[in-house]
Amino acid sequence: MDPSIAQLSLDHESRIEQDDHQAIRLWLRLLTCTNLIERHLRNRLRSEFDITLPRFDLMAQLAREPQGLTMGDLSQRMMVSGGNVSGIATQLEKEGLISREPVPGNRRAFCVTLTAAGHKRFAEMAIAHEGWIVDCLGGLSDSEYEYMMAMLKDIKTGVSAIKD
Amino acid sequence: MDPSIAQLSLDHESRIEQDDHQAIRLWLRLLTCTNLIERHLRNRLRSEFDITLPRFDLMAQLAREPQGLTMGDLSQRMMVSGGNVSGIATQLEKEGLISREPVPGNRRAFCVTLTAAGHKRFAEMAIAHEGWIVDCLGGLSDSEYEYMMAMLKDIKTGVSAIKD
DNA sequence: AAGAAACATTTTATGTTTAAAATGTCTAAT
DNA sequence: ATTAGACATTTTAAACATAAAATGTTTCTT
Repeated sequence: MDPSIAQLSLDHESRIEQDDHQAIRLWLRLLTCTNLIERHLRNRLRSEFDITLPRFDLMAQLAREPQGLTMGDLSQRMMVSGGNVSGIATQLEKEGLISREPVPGNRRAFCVTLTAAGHKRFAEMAIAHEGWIVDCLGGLSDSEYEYMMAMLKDIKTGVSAIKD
Repeated sequence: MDPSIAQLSLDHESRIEQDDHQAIRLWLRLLTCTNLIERHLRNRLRSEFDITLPRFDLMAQLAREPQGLTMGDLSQRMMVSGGNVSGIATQLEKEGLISREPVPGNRRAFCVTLTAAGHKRFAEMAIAHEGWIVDCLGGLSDSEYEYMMAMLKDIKTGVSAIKD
């Protein structure tokens, strides 16, 4: 038996195996970072504004679209289920931060908008929220930022292409 | 008024504002990538093994520690509350995948281990799980991988240093 | 020993999330 | 006109998550 063949074969195996572990390690680190930041933002929103992250996210979507969004639009943009949006919207409506009004030409849909109180409240929160994110991620140089954005874009594209 | 001073001041303002938006964009992209991958893994575990991600995570912790872990150990390693671990463990115990036994020298604690069925089941799942992660993140070159790991480590360290 | 404090876990109450069923509305083809 | 099917939303049931209270055990101090 030619030992060089066995050696090559082993190298191949170990390279594959190492690549696998690389991907796992990267995934775990990615997950840890995201969870740390998300937990930080969640805690801050809770302690300083007494609001949850999902409710803040819903308000953020509405703040970007002054003409309002339907429940289905919100579900899609927030990437959560419809039933979920329904529950969150019910809470925010009860607090007077959003309103749900019938759409003139479509009796199935509701148009959800921020109330005046909602706009005021969100403006305060958004400034603080941006600051917290800069605290977490603002330490990168321009080139580091560009590199990260490019890599994450590739990853996002690749993962989106995988069928479930 | 010296126009160069006004100009410098303006540049400074706009640079700061742009940096803020940079950090936000990076955060949103990071969040999207992590959520996409997590959702993919969750769907696969559900469809191919009929198990949830939290249950898989608990089994993964036990698979690494053949001698077993206490409930408190699991809570710490999984970074979730003790009450949560209690509920998940109850489910897995009911399915016969883990066992909770008293610790000889410590009547407060339980030693949680995988059962034989749990080991067998986890081994099957772990292989598939690694493959799915490689599908998502295995396309990076060695240098890209190193760069990402280093950046994420810095981010992780920075965020951990922020007090809540 | 006795009591205080720390520890390990479970229970309880509350809230978030999803999938699936239910309800009501609209459209289009007979 | 009717009805099948698509659409928009809400409701329901189950899993998961946290904080806080409850239970029982161990350790430390005196």
